[in-house]
Order: sequence, then C-alpha cells, then structure tokens
Amino acid sequence: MIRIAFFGTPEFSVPFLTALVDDPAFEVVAVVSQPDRPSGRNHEIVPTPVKSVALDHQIPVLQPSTLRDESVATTLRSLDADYFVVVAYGKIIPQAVLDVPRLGCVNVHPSLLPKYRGPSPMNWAIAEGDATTGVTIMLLDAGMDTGPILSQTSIGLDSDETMETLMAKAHEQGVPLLVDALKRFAAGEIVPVAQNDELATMTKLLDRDDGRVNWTLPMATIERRLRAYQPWPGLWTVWTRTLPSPLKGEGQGEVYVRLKIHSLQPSDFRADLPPGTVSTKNSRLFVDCSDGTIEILELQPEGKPRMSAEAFLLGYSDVNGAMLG
RNA sequence: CGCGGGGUAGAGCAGCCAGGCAGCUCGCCAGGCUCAUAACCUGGAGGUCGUCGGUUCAAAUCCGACCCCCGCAA
Repeated sequence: MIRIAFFGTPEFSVPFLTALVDDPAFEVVAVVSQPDRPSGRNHEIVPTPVKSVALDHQIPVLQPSTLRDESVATTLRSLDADYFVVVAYGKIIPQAVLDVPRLGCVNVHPSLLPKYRGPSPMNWAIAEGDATTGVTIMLLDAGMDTGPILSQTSIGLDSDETMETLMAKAHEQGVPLLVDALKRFAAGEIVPVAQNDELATMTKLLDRDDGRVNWTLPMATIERRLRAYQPWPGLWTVWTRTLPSPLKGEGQGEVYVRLKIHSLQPSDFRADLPPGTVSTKNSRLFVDCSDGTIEILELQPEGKPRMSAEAFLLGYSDVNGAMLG
C-alpha cells in the first residue's frame, strides 16, 4: 500500500483526492489544505472543498498557516508517507517539506510543461487561443513548476472552450494519468525527464483588473478572455451614466455602473465608432473595439440579476451612445 | 456584527429624498392600416408596490422588524 499525504485546496483538487481515496493501491493518510477563511456574503468561515471531502472520508486534515515551521515538518515526517501529492494547494512548498516523503512530491500541473508554468495555466491556454494544452505529472523541486516530468498528456481545445469545459477535460484525463504515474514511478518504471528551461513560459495570477475589458483590443482577444476568465474575474466594464434627475443629496448626477458581461459574440455589423462606444439596433446591444463591433448577448448590472441584452435595453435605453471603459 | 445595490403587471425599469390618481418601454390579447416590416394606429387584459407591524385624514413613498435576490470582498 502506497502511503500518500494529499495537498490541495479548491474544487479542482477534489476529483484527484477522491480517486486516490477510492483506489485500493493507495492509502491517503492525511490531507493538507489552506486554512479556512472568511468567505461568502456574511464572511462566514467555510471549510475548503478539499477539507470537506477529507472529513467525509475521516481523513485527518492539517491546515498550517505556513509550511516553514519546524513543528509542521515534524508532523509531516510522522506520517511516514511515500508521496506528497500536490494539486492546487496554493502555497510554495519549501525544500524542508519537499525532502520529507520517501519517493518525492508529485504535482499535477494542467499544462504541457515547460509551457505555462505558474498559477493560471488553463486560463492562459484559452486566452492565447491555443489549439492544445495538457496535463503534466511532475516531481516538485524548489522552483515554480520546474521539476522533472513523470508523465504528460495533451488536451485539444475547442473554439468555444471555457474554463468549465477545460477543467472537466483536465479531470477526465489528468486523474487516471496521476494514478498511473504514482504506481509506475513507485515500481521504478518511470525515469523522470528534466524540463527544457529554454522553452519555459510563465503565467501570472489573475487579478480583478484583468477582467476589465480593454476595448482597444481586437474582437477575438476579448472573446477568448470571456471564456478564459471564468468563473473569476470574468469580464466587466464601467458605464459612466448620467442620471436624468439625480436625487437631491447626490453629486453631479453621474454614477458609475459596473457591467458584468456574461455572453458576447463578434458581429458582422460594423458601427465604426471609437472603441468602447455603445450602439443599439433592433433591441440588440453592440460595443465597438479595435477591429470591429462586438454584440453583447447577456450581461449583469451591479446589484442586479443577469439578463439578456434585450431586457437590459428596455430599462437602460440611455446606454446607447455611451462610452464604456 | 465586513461594505454596498435591489424586490413596483409576464420582462426590464421610473416613481421614494420632498406622503396625495399605479407610470414608462417591451411583451400579451383584440381590432385597424400597409404591396410590405422586429413598422405604424386604436382599444384591452394583466398589480397583495417582497412580508408583517407602526405613524398619518392619506403610505410604493416616512419609521421598525423580518424574508428573498445580487454586486464587492475573501
């Protein structure tokens, strides 16, 4: 029986954990996850998805605030693990911890390493419009996704690929790949292959402002980002709206309305307006960007439910001619 | 006690601050007009104004409590 400690935090990690738990060749002796944090509308403390699953299976859970602590290392050593399996844990693992498991720390990285090292490989593959990406099983070393590769599989990206569909593919292909690699490496059947650092590319962590639409970009880029930036940060833009009759206490009668864009498509219609300018036609909503006109199909004003462009226009007809940004 | 927006006809909204006829755009129904339309005209149906309580001659509007939806944040 191969003894494993599983390091993971978000929903993405869960299918990997459950596969290891369900496989009789493995014994998951502990789960390490990020500390529970305040979340949701009332800032309630909620357990991480990985923690919830671990508790369901009566697996001990560790949630150290840092791994750079001798008492944590001691605890991890006491597990007597063959592998630490790391899937989207969310923190850099220090060398002192990497050295603990007998066979090493195995990481699942959803890209074709050395391409797209770093925290957002799947988002990047979609945003760049790549035809293929993949899942890599690798041994962790001190660098960021720089360790030697155990096994790799490629995934075809469709023209309408979203983070949701891509994550499903990554699970479908990545879970058996991980299980197989763990068994074969333990049996001495895999020789790790070093990455070619000269081919390496990095991805950065997405932040809120990455979701703000730059209307001076081409249509295709904006459309790919819509698919790549789900479920967060999404795509949003700001409408500086002039109110017809402002309340007495309000300022100049101008208010910033944040619009979340849920669905759009490049359009044949060409309004030929400056980038970011809104136009409407037959109850349809268009915004110009650098090389054409995009039709907004579904959107959501801040504080309102998501709605079709047609419904939006019934109540916000003054958006016609506005400049978004 | 994290911050904030919202709930008014089937849909999207205005009206609230400053209490006094339940409104707008669209949809729906009926009729008309047109060679024609996602066009236009006429008429119509459709409402516990989120819920409960309070103030008032009078509450969608002011006050209190509660329910629900959403954005931020994480």
